[in-house]
Amino acid sequence: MTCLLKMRAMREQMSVNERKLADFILDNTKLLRDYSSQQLADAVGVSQSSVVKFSQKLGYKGYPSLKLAVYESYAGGISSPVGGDDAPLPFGGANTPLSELGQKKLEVLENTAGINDLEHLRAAVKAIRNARCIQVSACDGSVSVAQYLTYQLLELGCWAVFDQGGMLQRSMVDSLGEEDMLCIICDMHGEESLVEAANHAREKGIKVLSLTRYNYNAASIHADIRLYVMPSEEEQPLQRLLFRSGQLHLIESLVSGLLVAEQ
Amino acid sequence: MTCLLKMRAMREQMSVNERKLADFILDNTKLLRDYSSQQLADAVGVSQSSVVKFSQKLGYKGYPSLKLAVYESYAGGISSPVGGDDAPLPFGGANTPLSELGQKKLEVLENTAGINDLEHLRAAVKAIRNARCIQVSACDGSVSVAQYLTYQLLELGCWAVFDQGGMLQRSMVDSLGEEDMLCIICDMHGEESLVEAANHAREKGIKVLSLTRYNYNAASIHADIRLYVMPSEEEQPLQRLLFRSGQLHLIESLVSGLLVAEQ
DNA sequence: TGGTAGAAGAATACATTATTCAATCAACCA
DNA sequence: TGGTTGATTGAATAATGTATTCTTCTACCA
Repeated sequence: MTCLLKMRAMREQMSVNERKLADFILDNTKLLRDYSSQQLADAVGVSQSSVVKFSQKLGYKGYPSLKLAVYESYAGGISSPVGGDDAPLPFGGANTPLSELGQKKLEVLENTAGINDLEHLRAAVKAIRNARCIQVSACDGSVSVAQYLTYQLLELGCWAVFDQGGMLQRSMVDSLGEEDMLCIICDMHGEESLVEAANHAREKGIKVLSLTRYNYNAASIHADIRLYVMPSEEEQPLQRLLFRSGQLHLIESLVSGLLVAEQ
Repeated sequence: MTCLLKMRAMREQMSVNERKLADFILDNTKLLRDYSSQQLADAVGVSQSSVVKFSQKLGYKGYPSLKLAVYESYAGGISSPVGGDDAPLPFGGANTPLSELGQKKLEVLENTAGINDLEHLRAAVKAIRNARCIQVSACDGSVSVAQYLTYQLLELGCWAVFDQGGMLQRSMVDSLGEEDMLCIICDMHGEESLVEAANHAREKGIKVLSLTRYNYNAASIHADIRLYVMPSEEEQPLQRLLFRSGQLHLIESLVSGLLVAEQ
C-alpha cells in the first residue's frame, strides 16, 4: 500500500501537473499495468518527461520502478481468499450479479454451440455466400439481433435487407427469386408472423434459414437450414438477455465462417 | 499461478535453451523482478533474443509481459496442488463443446470482464438510469454495436438516440443538457471523430460514458466513465469479430445491471 | 526592473525490447 | 551418403521506451 498512500499523502504539496498524475493513478491504478510513460503522459495531458520526473520525485529510480511499486501496492490490497481461485476468475471476479451473468451466459453459449451441427453451420454459411439477396425477418423480440446480423452481412458485402416493421414482409418475399434467401430470427415468442413468410418463400423455391429457440418452434419447421439457441432456465428478463447472447453467438459463428470462406 | 505452472507443464517439450530459461525462472522467480531481458539472458547464458522468443512462445506479447505474468503468478502465493488443476493448455484441445472461435471468444470475454472494475460498471448503470436522454455515437467499425445498444436501451425505457452517420454529432450534442448523457463507442480505429464530441459534451457538463479498447484510446481520455474491451491478439478480420463480442458483453452487463436496478 | 527558483515541455541521448536474417543442427528419407 | 526440411539460435539492427539536458515560461521578491 505504501506507494499509493504516499501519493495520497503528498497530494497537497504537489504542483498542478503532479497532482493530475497522482489523481489519475489513484483513480486508474489497474490501467497503469499496461501504460508506458508516454501513454500515461498522454492520458493525463502532460509531457512524458513530467511523468519521469514525477516518479523520481516520489523516490523511485524512474518510471518503471514507480509502475512496479504501484502495482505491488495495489496487489497488496487484494485479499486472495479461500483457495480455489486458480482458474483465472471466470467472468468478472467476485460473486457479483454481473459475474454471475457471465457464468449463465457461458452456459447458454456452450449449450447452444452443442446443439448445432457443424454441418448445418457450414450449410448456412454456404447458402449466405451464394445468395443474391438476403431478407432478414424477425419477431418483435429479436429486432435488435436481426439488425445486427443485417449490418454484419452488409459489411461482408452480402446484399441484406432487414424488414423493420414487418409491414413489408409479404411484398418483399414476393420480390425475391430463387437465388435469394430469407433468414428468419425468432426468440421465445411471436413466431406466428414469420411462419407465413417462411412458407410462402419456400413455395417459391427460396432458401430459408432459421435461427430460433431449440425444441419445437413453428417457424423453424418451414426452414431449409435450422440453427438453434438453447434457452436458459432463468426467469423472464434475464432469459431474454441470455437468449440474445446465444443468438449473437450463432451470428458470430456465421460471420467467422464467412470470413474464412472469403479467403 | 498459471504462468509458472504452465512453464512447469511445458518443460518437457522445450528445447535446451528454453528449458534452461524455465528452470532459472522457476528457481529464481524473485530475481526476475529487476532483471532486464539482457540480464536474464546473461544469467542463463543465452542470447537476449532467445529470452524474447521464449516469452512469445509461452503466449505473451514479449518479455515485459512474461515478467509481469511471472510476478503476478508468484505474488499469488504458494499453492499446493500437484495434479492437473487447470484448463487444458497447449495441444490437448480436449472436447470442449465450444469451437475454436468459442475458445478465443471466451478468452476475450474473460479478459474484458477482468479489466473493468465493478465500480465503473455500476457507475455506468447509474448514470444511464439517471440520464434524461442518451446520445450514442460510434466510430465506423462500431455502428452495429451502437445500434444494438441503442435498441436495448429503448426497450428498457431509456430515451436513446443513435447518430447513424455522425453528421448530427455536433448539433445533437448541442441540444443535450446537463441531465443528459453521451455514450461513445469505439473499436480499434477511428476514435478521432469522437474526441471532439466528447470534449464538447464534457464542457457542457454532460456525462460521457466511453466504451473503447483497453489501453490507450484517445476517446476514452475525455470520458467520465470508462469501460474497456480487451482486444485479442488475433489477426485482423477475426480480431474485429472478437472485439465486437467483447463490446456486446459489456453491453449485456450494462443491460443486466439496468434490469436488476429496475426492480 | 531585473534577478532567481521552480515547473514544464521539446529535443535528444540512452536503454531496453523486438525482429530479421543467416548460420547451425537434428531429423527424415531416397 | 547427401540432400531437404524445419526448428533453434545468436548477431545485427530496427523499433520502442525511458531518462537527461536545455530552454522557456511564470511567479515571486527585492
